[in-house]
Amino acid sequence: MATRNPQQTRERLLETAFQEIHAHGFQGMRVDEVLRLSGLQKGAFYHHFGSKTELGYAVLEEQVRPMVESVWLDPLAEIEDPVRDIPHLLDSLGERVPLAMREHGCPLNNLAQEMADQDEGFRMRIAELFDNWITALEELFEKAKVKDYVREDVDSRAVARFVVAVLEGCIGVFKVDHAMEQWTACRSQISAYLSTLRPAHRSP
Amino acid sequence: MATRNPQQTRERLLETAFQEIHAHGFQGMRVDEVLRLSGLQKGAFYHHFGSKTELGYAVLEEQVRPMVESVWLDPLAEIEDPVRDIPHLLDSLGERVPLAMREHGCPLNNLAQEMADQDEGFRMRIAELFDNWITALEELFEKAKVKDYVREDVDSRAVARFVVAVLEGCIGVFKVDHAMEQWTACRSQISAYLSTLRPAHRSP
DNA sequence: GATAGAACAGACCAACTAGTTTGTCTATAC
DNA sequence: GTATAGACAAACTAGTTGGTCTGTTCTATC
Repeated sequence: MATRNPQQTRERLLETAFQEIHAHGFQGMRVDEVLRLSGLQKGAFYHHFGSKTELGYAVLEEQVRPMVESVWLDPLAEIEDPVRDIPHLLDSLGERVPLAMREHGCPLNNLAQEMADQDEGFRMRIAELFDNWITALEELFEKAKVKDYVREDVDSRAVARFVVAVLEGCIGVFKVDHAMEQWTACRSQISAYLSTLRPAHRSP
Repeated sequence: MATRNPQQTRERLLETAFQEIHAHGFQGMRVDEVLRLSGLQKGAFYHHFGSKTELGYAVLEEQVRPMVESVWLDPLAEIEDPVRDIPHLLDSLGERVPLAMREHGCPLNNLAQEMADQDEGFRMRIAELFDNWITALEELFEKAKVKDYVREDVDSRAVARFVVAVLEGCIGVFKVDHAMEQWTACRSQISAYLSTLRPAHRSP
């Protein structure tokens, strides 16, 4: 930390806060602890962020959002047939996500369950992230219709909502259970579910 | 509150604490606020409970547990054909659960996501409740096999795990979204999923 | 190289929070 | 009736927490 670097200071605060929020929740995250871990002082913190809540918003926008995008959104670009490839995506998930995800669950879902009914600012931002995710899946299924991977009469948005719910729900139960069985069960059953979307004439 | 009644006092503390935990999470619940709302004093609280954490355990065992049982477990007793009746169960859910459930989500899942990785005592108790739920569903599908409502080769436990994950996930997304669409989507898609469990010779 | 504002350091504070202590009242057993 | 332990009331405490304030240092600009 030879010279001053406000951008890097801000980033350090954001990254440390993200880890602390992920580990203890937003309410459980302590400003003092973030400062201690990042080796900074109160002055730096309240220079870059107006309050603890504003830091939370910034973490959501600048840490959770790109994480959701890289883990859940970006991989969708390489999928052609969702019925076949979404289960594969889940298989590779273990290698693609950091270890903290397995212990503390999905940062987005954690914040959603903790803060959605506590703070409207959180709720709105979280809702947007969920909507981005759902919409991305929806578009995937719409494209799959064109290529006849999926029936024409499928409600793509309903399917997308369902898939998101399944994933968050499964991660949530896994957080309590820590049984690989929960994960494999989710994978096999979502595979069975997705096959219901196939056109009748197509082989499963 | 004319005369003394320790059982009633304890119950009052538990009920108030349950509401506060449901509304603000366990970490967000304040002992002082529970006392204020229940019209009691510190003496009463620490006479009945050793600490805030022990109160949390008691709420889980004596408030959340019976609530999970009455909402999710007991209705299963009346189900004969899960493929047909589980969607019906979801339809009637809106009438069967209190209003607070829609605003604050599922108390069990809230505590699970907040506390499972924070406190082993919470994690164990929550895991047991989830396991009871999963096992009850598992037995339902096993019985359905006998009556040929469900294929013999179905992995009942995997299906049960999946159903629980779907429900908690859907409630979780709904908590953020507040769109009835999320609920109807979940209902229609779980219906489609369950139909994959049917024996081949049986009409859907 | 003067200067103005940004980028901090660090002491300080008021409010809050779980938990303690001391004392009082009440029911019950004898 | 009296002893005893349970069931509280209420003041108190030590530690924590988010946030403020003052002052100092760096840095870009002219």
